[in-house]
Amino acid sequence: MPHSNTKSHEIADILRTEILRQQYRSGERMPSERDLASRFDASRGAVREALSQLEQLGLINIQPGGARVRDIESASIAILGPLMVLQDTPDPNLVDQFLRTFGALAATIAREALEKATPEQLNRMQKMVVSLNNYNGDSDSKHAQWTEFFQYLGSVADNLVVRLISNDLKAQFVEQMATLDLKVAPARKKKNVNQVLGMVRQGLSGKDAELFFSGIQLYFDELRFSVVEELEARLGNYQKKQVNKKDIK
Amino acid sequence: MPHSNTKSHEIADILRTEILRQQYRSGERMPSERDLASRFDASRGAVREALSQLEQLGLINIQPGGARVRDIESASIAILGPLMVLQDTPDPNLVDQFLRTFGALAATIAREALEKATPEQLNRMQKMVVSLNNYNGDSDSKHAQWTEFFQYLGSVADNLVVRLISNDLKAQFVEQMATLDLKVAPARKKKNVNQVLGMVRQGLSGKDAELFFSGIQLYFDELRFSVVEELEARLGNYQKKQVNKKDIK
DNA sequence: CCGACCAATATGGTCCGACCAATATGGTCT
DNA sequence: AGACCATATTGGTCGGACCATATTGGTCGG
Repeated sequence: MPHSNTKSHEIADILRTEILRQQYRSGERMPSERDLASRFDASRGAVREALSQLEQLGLINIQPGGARVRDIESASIAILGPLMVLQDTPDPNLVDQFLRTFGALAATIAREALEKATPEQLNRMQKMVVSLNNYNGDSDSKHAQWTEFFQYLGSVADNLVVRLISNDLKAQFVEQMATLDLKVAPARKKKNVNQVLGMVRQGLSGKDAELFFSGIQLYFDELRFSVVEELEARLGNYQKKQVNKKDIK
Repeated sequence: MPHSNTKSHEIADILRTEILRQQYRSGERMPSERDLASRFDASRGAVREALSQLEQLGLINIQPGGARVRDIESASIAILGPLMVLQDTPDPNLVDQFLRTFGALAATIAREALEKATPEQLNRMQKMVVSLNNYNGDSDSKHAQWTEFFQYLGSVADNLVVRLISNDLKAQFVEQMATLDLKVAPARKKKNVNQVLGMVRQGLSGKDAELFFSGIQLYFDELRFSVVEELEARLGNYQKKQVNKKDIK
């Protein structure tokens, strides 16, 4: 829980949500610190700390004369979590992009892990995959096993960059995913699951990094398809919110 | 550019660097706000704003009783830029991880772009690749062409998640890469470059997302090999002159 | 009517001093 | 040695104040 119960964080949370909801036009000035202090019944110091956090998120530019709202596209990833939980049902398009990205990172980690793995580590990976192959438990435990597998791959690969990215990505999102969409995953065709497991197993046994890589990638593709499908069904409409912003900076 | 000349930002910069240099042991308390204010000849308010930024970066935990330094592994990606420029020559291992990650994201973008591309966009991509194939200019213009190509792919894919990540990754790093290591890229064997271009071209013409994907991936693998090789060579030379540099780990 | 110039105002940046609640510290007691 | 407690320390917040700069709005001259 990022909530620290401090007033400045509460103010930052509220303002962040308002900005993400586009309640302030991009480029326009935000209310002055004194006005905000008055609105939240707080001191200027507390408001300034809140604005300082928003600036760190890349949401606003603070300058003498007024703080201006930046384009969301130029913000930091740290806003992704809050952005996902704006609505009760996340935007399928955003979830699609998220899972593409997360899958790509996971596959990279897998490749790197396979390259660096010692024989002992390789052995443990294979055991974990075998455990995944056994259709023993419910979907929850299955998901837990996969998570454990990925965590182990991450520890073997030891890629700081991906770890840092994951810190921001997983934060508020994966949990929500777990509570919302886990039920969807097992609904996928068993054939595809077996294909994934086969590629992963063969990739491991043969130390074929490319095959292993493709297997993990396929896993996330399958997950992505099912999750997005389910989300769109929940939203009930086939509206594809294509935000037509085609600007090259 | 990110420098705002404000005192709180200066303080934050200094403290951030000190934390990244491990001058404060993880888990230990930082100096009190009053002490820091005294040290920087600033007010508590300015120091608090600085600490608030560091907290947003995931570098410290602020609690009544004292602010504690967190483990760097649990920080935000936003520290990657500052982390790379700590030494004049970046850590090759970190650069390797960075290029792995960046390449994975670029390849994903490429795949997504190819999936979503309209015939016109596809046509333009092919033209850009043809332009890349012509060995007309120096390495700088070559790099600029590749950058332009990736930017276009990004605009076609329109993946907000990757865009946000790139904001944090590119920030202070790519520039440094460009100034430091660009000369390395063309030194790679021409055969590999041709192979990359061939895969990209065929992937585009045949709308083969996997081939296109692999081509981009290969491009970054080649780039990674050459850059890391060069960096390690430089470090080898550098260590001959300065021996008093003792790093952690 | 319009543009350039200028003064009044608003805003952020910083500082000081103060108070409170939560935490950490160090000593005491068992 | 461990549990317990009083005190000092620390962060969280407040209010007021001053400065330099940016914005605003009006004035003046063309």
